[in-house]
Amino acid sequence: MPELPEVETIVRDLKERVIGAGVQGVSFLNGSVWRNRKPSSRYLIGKSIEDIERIGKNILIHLSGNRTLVVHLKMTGRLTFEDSGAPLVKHTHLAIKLDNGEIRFNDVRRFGYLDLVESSRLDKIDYLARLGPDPLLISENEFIGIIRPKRRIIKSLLLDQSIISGLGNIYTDEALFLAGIHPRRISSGLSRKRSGRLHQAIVEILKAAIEGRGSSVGDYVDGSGLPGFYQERHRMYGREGQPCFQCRRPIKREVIGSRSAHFCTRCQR
DNA sequence: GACAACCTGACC
DNA sequence: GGTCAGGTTGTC
Repeated sequence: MPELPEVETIVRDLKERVIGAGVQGVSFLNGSVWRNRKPSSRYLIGKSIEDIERIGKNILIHLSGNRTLVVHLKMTGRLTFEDSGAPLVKHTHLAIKLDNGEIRFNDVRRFGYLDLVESSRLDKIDYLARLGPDPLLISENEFIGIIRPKRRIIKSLLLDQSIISGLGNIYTDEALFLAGIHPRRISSGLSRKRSGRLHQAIVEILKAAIEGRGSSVGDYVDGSGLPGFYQERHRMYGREGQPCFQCRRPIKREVIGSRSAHFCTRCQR
C-alpha cells in the first residue's frame, strides 16, 4: 500500500512526536511479523528515539544503544503514534510504550515486517543495500542515465525498487500520465527529452502527494491514524472507464507485469 | 516476463 | 463462492 508519499508522511508525523522520547516498555503481540527473529526487549527498553528516516518505502527508527528498528508496511501496514490508553485494535503486532504515548504497528495481511538491526551495520543490510536511489534525491540526468540503458517496460521498471526506490502502483500510473508516456513503452526507446519529462513528472506527483498527506485507497492512515487526501487528486489510478481529465476518453486498465495499469490511450504514447 | 506465494477482508 | 488489492521475493 504505502508508497513513498505515504511513508514520508508517516515519518514526518512520527518525528514530530517521538524524537527524544524514551522507551518504557514493549508488547510483542505477534512474533511472526519479525523479518528475522523477535529481538530481546532489552535492546528497546530504556533506550531513546534519536531519529526517524525513510529509505525507499522502509521506515528506520534509530534508537540509542546502536539499534535501529526497520519497518516495512507492504500493502496494509500501519505505523501510528497513539495515546497509551487507546484501545488495542485487531491486528496490532507491536506496541512500543514511550513517555508520551505509544508507537503501534498494525497489519491486517501481515505482509509487512519489522527488523531490529545494529545501526552501525545498516549499510550491510541486504534488503536496504539493494534499493535504488530515491527519485526525489537524484537529478534529471542521473534519472535518464539509470533508465535509458535498461531495456524494460517502463511501468515495470519504475516499480522495480532496485532501480528507483519509493514508487508503487498508484504513483507510477499518475506520473506516466503526467509525462504522456504509455506504460508499455520500453525504457531504452524513450528519448532523453521524454525521459527527462518523466523524471519531472515523478517529482511533481510525489511532492503533490506528500502535500496531500498521501493516498488513502484502502488501509493507509498517517502517523496519527488519519486518512490522506491525495486519492481525490488521482487522475488515472482507480478511474477505469471514467473520462480522462485531458481528452475525456475513457481510461483504460490493463495488466502489465502482473500489476494493473491505468492509462489514457490518446494522451499516453 | 509470468506467476505463485505471503494473508485478510471487501466486494461482486 | 470467487476475485481482487497499495508490495516484495523467489522460481520457472
